Amino acid sequence: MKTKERILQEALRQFNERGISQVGVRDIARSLDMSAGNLSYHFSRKADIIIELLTRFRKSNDLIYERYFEIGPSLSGFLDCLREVFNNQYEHAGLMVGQGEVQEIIRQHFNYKDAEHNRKDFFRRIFTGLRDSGELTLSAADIDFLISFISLFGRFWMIEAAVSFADWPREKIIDYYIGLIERQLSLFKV
Amino acid sequence: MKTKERILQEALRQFNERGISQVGVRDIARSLDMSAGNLSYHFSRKADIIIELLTRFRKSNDLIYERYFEIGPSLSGFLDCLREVFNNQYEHAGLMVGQGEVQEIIRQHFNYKDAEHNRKDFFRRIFTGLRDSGELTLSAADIDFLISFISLFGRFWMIEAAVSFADWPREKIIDYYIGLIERQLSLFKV
DNA sequence: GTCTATACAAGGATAGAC
DNA sequence: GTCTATCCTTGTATAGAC
Repeated sequence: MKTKERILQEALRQFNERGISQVGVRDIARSLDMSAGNLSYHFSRKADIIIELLTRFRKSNDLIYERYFEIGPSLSGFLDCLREVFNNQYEHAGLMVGQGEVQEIIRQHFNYKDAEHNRKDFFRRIFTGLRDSGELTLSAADIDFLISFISLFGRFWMIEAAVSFADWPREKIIDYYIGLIERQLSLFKV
Repeated sequence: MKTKERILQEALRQFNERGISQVGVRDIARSLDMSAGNLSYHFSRKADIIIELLTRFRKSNDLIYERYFEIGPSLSGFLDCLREVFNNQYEHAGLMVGQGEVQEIIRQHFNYKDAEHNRKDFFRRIFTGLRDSGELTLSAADIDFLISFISLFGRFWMIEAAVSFADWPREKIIDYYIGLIERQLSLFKV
């Protein structure tokens, strides 16, 4: 594998395990048997590693949502899609839990407004589809509410889980949060 | 004012303004026209400042909830109480938004399980009261769901707001989130 | 008890040899 | 592409003046 890939892989592994702030560039370099200077040849700043990991993570999430639209609207399909996204988030836990440090990087290197708008647009299309297909009864205000609900849940369930359910296995944690969202949506079932 | 109080006040001000990770002990000392060494006489570690701020913050939040119980259960009373808590959280935004760094301190210096259990217990008493008073129709599963819902919302709305609604005035932000919770609870109105 | 000055370690970043 | 050496910032600790 190319050195760059090995660095990314090892960095993500350690970020997930100990948290971004606890992992130094020297730690990553040492685990890969290379010098810190060499690592900085490939990624001149620690932030660059995080930026690359974030970019790939976002892309993989968008792909999951797009696949949902190809299949067509259904509540169970949406929950399956969400479960896939949650699993993907879980595999990038280090990036999501390290809010404080990561947020600053996102602010500087990504157009957050755009990304957020896209995400909310995804959800709007999904909920509108579920209304039109007749699976859910949703007023315009209900849709706005559900978008707000799921935006916040989808962004922070991992952080809560990392603290409150640290001893739960992954499957159980994801079941719990998907279950909450399922219950929320079921309040609007026809 | 005692030096210790001045340090806490200035630290919180800068944490709120720039985020915990961006504020060094030297920054705080400089703003107060004192040496870094003097600051470290009063608080030997940066974490000690955060611990003291967190302790006071928690105590003030608990007081707000306890006042609610003295008045007696009512949906509007609960929302007023929540608005007060949210305002208090807003005034301690730095502590809430800096998750990554703060979480490690909480893990080490507070009994998180206990605190969380207490908070969920607060909410259970509140929702049970609203059910018994006849304002809401809630099954046992509904109550569990609402506790999960409000635990996550109450913990993370500030972080989302700091990123997504950074340009909104405080009043508007809090109205938005209180409104979401109000809408959620209204789904269970008799 | 309060404060200044200073030293040290750890981590991110960079320059330059090979 | 890889390494060594070095710098700078930040948290932390302490000796010593008042």
